[in-house]
Amino acid sequence: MTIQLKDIAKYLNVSVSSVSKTINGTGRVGKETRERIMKAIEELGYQPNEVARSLKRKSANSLGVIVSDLSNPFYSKVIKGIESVASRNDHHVIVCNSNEDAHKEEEYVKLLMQNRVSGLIIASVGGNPKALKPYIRSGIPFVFIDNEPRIDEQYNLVTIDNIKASYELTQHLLDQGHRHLAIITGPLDQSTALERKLGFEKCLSDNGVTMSEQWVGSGEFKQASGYAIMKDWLKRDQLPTALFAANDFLLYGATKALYERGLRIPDDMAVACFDADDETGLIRPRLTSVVQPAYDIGAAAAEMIMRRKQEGAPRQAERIVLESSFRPNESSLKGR
Amino acid sequence: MTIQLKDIAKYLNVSVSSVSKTINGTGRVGKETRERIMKAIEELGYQPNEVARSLKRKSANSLGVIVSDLSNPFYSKVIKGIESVASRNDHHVIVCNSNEDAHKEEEYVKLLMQNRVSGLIIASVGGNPKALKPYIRSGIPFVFIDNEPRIDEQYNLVTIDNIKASYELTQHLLDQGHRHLAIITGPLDQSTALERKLGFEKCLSDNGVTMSEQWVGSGEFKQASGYAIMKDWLKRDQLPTALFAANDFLLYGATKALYERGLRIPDDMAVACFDADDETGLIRPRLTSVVQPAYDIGAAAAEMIMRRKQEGAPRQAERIVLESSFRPNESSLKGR
DNA sequence: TTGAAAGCGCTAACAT
DNA sequence: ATGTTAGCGCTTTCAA
Repeated sequence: MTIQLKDIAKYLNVSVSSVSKTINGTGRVGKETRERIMKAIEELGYQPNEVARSLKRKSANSLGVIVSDLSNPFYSKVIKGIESVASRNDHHVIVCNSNEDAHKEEEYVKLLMQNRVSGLIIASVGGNPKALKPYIRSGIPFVFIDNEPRIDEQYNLVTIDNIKASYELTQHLLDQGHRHLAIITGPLDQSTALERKLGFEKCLSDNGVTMSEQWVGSGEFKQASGYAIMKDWLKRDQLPTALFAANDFLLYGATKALYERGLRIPDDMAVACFDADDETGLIRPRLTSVVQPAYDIGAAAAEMIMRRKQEGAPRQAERIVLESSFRPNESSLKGR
Repeated sequence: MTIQLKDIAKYLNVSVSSVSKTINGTGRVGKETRERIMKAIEELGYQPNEVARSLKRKSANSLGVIVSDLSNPFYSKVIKGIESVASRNDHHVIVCNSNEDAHKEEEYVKLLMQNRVSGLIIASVGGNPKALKPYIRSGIPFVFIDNEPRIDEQYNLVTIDNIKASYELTQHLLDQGHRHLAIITGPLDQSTALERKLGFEKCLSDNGVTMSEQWVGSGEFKQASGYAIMKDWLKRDQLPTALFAANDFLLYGATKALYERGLRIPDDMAVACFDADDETGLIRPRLTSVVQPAYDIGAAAAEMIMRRKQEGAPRQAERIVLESSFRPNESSLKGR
């Protein structure tokens, strides 16, 4: 039997409330009793039951996180950022993996709400945005990261400026002399995928380069999609001279197809993408990429929740746009 | 105000217990009332309070996980495995990041215990193993992964056979003709670091090759350590012809030092390590590595907990040893 | 079949 | 300064 408040109260012939007070440092407790209580807690190895506390408090000291792919380094860094802020605020983090499955995502939102988390950070895959509305309305702070939900509801958001970053990346490709550009992006119902495509288009258009629809691919944000799309393109007579992939996985898939065909990078095709943050230092050629401040995104989202929790009053929806960094690398680019 | 059991009971003029029963599918409830209740639940959008349930049940439907580095792909895969099993069993996962800090690890163990998790999976950094004993005794199932704790207590464990895998890797190096081998391993108070070193030593000894202490390095399982150690070695007159790194981070750090010095792999030094599982397909040279079944380790650990929870009776400690896979790659090896 | 009521372990308002 | 007690929202025994 695990020991609880009343046990240590009985043990010392004091009231449970005195014990509770000394534990929480609230209310008045005589110095001497306080000390006896402290000692007894230590001796008996008392561990407060956080579940009971949460029930009383009507909020668990926890943050819920839903990401679409737990093994994606981008998201692990996001979570690391969240965890760090949460820990500093005596909260813990419940991590859920939707696996790009909108239905699972919904299930998890429900689960987290039922567990009365203090807030919820979600990289939505946006299958059925309306489904989230009732939850958002419930008052528990929601913070979206990465993707914007397609709803009219007010929502908090932490992201980067995808259009701008994409524009910049594309411009760099053009500056290298490339005129035949291809893009492989993610699901177009996800704002990241769409916006990266938009930035690409806009840049081409601003530079008077025509974008040919035949070189626009869209799939899931996964290797398999990048691979399949490039595999398909390789059947054609001509190839673009440069590829823009909307995330690193898509690029890895595409390069796999290229390599299998015996083509080389950047000689046969230059490449650039989002999210390729080489931790190993061994990726060759070195990649040109837009890198998001993943850790900071997570930290900012968590802080947003902590702030709202403290303030109590559910004020207006916030929107934080962080700076991404552009890392050009000649070895993956080589102009035309 | 969020709606609760008694609200829907009042709404229908039935008792809370009837509502509770239909929700849980326990006890007898008339078919008609059941249906009315179901309908009302739907209509009013009732969300059961899991905190209250957990309090009553005396156990939260959650698994606690403590890893030493959340952004290490090995651990994200472990967590993914845990999450998958947990989700299938209607549990959620609380993720904690000890950051290789034994003190933080202890804090988190306490936190998770206080939150009455159903079980706890921990990649211990093993700073102060005795500190965990009281918790292990508490009855909540503990499962260690990766590192074995240095305690006499009974504990559950899921790992690979590090000595054997290490032996195999070393043998391969020898088979390529290498005779001057160096090893960089992790903190020797961690069983993984120690065992990988032991397998290395044993293999050399079995092959009549002498291991020179001067080529044995030990640091944290981080890039910085690998870098620092190799940097130091580079000051010497001679270098080994092959390097064995006890994990991928150590290797990346070491190669960084080698590259800075203008040395090449495998020409100037062959390399091999644990945990280098290239998801990108772009790492060059392709690495020779022992790869652990990270996802399966997580899944097995989670299943162990679920099993114990179901059975109730805390039976004897279990130990599961999974198979690692050895992935040789000529391009990082080239014999002498 | 249905309902009343006793807790789960804790906090906080209130009384002493 | 200390103690008593009414809940937090739910499950579950026990009676009706």
